[in-house]
Amino acid sequence: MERSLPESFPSKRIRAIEELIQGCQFANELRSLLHSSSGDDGSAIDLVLKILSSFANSHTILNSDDFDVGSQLQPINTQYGFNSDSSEESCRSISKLQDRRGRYRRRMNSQASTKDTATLMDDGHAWRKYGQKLIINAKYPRHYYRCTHKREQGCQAIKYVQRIQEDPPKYQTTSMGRHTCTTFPKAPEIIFELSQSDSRFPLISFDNTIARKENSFFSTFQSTKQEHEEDKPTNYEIRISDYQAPSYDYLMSPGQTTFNSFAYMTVLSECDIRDEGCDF
DNA sequence: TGAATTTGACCCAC
DNA sequence: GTGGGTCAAATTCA
Repeated sequence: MERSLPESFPSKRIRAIEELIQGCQFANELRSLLHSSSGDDGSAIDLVLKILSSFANSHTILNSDDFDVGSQLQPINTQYGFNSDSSEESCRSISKLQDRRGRYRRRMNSQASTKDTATLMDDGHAWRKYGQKLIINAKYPRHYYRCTHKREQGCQAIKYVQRIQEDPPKYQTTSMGRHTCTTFPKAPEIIFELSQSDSRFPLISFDNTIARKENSFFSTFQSTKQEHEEDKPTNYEIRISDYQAPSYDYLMSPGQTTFNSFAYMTVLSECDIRDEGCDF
């Protein structure tokens, strides 16, 4: 049985809990990285577990005054656990505590990043649309997406996509929150062709079986649930022939006219692209 | 039939 | 009070 926060729960406290949740998720990410990289860095993993324990302690203290979470939270050392298997569950427990059905929390957009692109492009993650809204003084509606893995993995990543220009088409994508999910989807088949509209920019089509709906220019952008978690590639090296993802089109830079015939390519995550200043 | 999308209502920051 | 972000029931799709 889930508990929810009382109406009177102070918003600052809720924010503090949110921060704890995020920190908790980051620590879990770090733990996963440590596990996958060195494989035997016990002291570093111990440190991560201590961090997780601090989050748990802070959370309990925050709740101790006017909200009895004792019935839900067990004693710190057992509830949040000092073993690697239970730490992710610990974060989820905290998330559940502040997840409130029928009541949403508006995010601060201080960490939002906005990109204007000529095409709608895949960032490698699975998104689920949760809303659409007409915006004042905007010609086109804004589309709201959250990570498909929000529920099962508590991933907080969301993005808003809005067409801002008709001809040439221009889309504005605002991303908020980091992906804390561990799922990396497969890529689609790649069909390489010249763009009819501009031969200087070869068009790469990521084709698959997802039908494009008529009268919906966002249809090719909407992701469907990805269910290939167990065989996700490492180091983002993805075999093209195995790629299965929604259909997207990309434009290549002028001069880049052919693919290496090897059926491998390295795909940069959105973060990598941003870090390297690559601007689509 | 389960999952994704649509859409109207609700809620909150400004 | 208003605009925009989110929720969730209804609808659509595969």
